[in-house]
Amino acid sequence: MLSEQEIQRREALNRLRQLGYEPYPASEFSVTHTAEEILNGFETNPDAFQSVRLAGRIMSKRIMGKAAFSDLKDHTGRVQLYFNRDEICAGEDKTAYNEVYKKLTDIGDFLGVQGEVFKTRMGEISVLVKEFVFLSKSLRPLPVVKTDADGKVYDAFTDPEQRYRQRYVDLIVNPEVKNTFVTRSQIINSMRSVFNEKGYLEVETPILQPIPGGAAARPFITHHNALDIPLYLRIANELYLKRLIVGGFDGVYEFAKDFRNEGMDRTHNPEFTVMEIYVAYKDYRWMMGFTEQLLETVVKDVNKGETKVTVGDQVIDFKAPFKRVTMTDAIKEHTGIDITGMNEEQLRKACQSLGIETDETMGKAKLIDEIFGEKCEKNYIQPTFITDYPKEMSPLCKRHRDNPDLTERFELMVNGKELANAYSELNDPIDQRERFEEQLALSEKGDDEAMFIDHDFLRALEYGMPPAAGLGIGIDRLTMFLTNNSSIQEVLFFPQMRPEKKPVLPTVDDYLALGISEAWAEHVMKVYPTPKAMLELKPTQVHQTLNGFRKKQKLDLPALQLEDVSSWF
RNA sequence: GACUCGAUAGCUCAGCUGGUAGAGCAUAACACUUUUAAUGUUAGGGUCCUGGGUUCGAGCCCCAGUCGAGUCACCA
Repeated sequence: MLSEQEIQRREALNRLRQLGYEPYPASEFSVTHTAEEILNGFETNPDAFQSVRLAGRIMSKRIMGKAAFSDLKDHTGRVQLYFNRDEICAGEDKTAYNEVYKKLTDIGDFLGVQGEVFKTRMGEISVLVKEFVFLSKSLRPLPVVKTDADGKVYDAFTDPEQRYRQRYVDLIVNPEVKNTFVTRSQIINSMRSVFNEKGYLEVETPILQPIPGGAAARPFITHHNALDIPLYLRIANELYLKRLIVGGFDGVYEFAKDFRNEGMDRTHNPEFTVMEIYVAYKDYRWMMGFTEQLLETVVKDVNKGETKVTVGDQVIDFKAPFKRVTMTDAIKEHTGIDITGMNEEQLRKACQSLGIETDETMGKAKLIDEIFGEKCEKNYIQPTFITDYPKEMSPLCKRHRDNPDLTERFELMVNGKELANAYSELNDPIDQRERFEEQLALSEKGDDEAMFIDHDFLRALEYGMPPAAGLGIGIDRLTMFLTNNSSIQEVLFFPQMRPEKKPVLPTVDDYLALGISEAWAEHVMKVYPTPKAMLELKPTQVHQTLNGFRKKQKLDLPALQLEDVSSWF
């Protein structure tokens, strides 16, 4: 069902064609200026704007008799158009103004205009339109958001569901939304140029993987028909990037979409973007320095040279160097408990004393992780490196040079959340095999996120991988920080949503499908709004009701026979 | 998964004890030659998310469901 406004727009479309205006022309419309160029350049050099051509979407109309104003929005901003009847219609025929502009042009239509820039009595730089053409007619009304002189916004399009489901509408009417995505793109560009300057190589690795490795998470499963094998959407790309280090690259990085089949909320989307980088002959200490420099550079690039960023009610300073705290010290500081040397049983007790729920499937690593996640994580607002994680939590990470129970790992915590994760990569193939086997044991214990054993990865390590440092940064989270958004949905163009369910209204075809004649179908539909409503009744009753309807409405149709009606059931 | 809140016109939202469904913007018509949330007059526009129940009568009350938001849990 079309709404009244949609019908009117379709009628306007037909009328335009009647008048010889093509609403969807094929040819290019060449543009000489953007809205931004006009607004910025006119004051200093008015002569350069005697004749301009620009294109964009009509966002408002204000008509006053023979004169009218519209806002035209292009990719750079909005500029006001001034339509004057006698400027547009040189001769006697005033159709172009009176009908085409005033009646047939709607908010949302794309127009191309040619005209002259001037300043109105109110002092607004505007384009006096001499000619205009349709570039694309809009058939659905846009939400109209208005802003008054004080910057107060009226009738904002704010419903998150509609904004995410119809991001295109969100982008049209909520200009600040665009900035978030521009920043996101700048973040990635800035990182990429840091890496490229160092000579590291941007690479691509498989998204469809026979063994989903490199992280602890549940994967999505799919199936390859020709090979008749299951394939998994990657949960990480770590093992592939390390194979490339084995292959002899000095530094490789990838901006990777990963997929995890887990819950969704305002910080988790089933697909998300991670930047991972691996650099040969480095360790995690070098990587800490590299990470803080990288982030300081990125933040300055997108934040006008400033290192301070406002996130909610916090101000976070990304100026290097960042604080460094070992995980053991962090737990000691926030719980008073020293977990050094504790076994699984002792850790379980420690959890109980802290009021943390545990279960039998949890190994040492999970228990420690629980304590940290529950009691410590939220305290690190300013960028802080948490270092030296227990071995069991980090099956791909090299043992700590000073303590074999720990690993050379750090996570960067910002605003109480993990932003980055890095290791001195484990390159001892025998140790790596043992770690995988421990994971297998965990998996048998019921941990459905424990890692699979990737034999090809082990084979690669057996050929020899140089020592290397690896780093992963959550691009979505970083973007959330740098655009001051508290939900991941705001930094993804198209966040995952439950499918839209359209109420399925019965059509005439549904009635025809039952074998009802074409002549009768539309009338049956009036009596029984759904086929189901009819089929629940007895054929005899339906037969009588319909013939009664025929008589009452004086339908020029032969009366129904009971056999006809029965055949529908 | 638990709890709380929400779903009414194209958009943002009202809706009295349960008694003919409202406003602003948008739309249509008329007026108006520099407006800017343009203005003035008039008009049209609704399966009140879905399905049941209570009732003479449900947008409102009750039950179930769908979708969304928030909080928590889960999830590196």
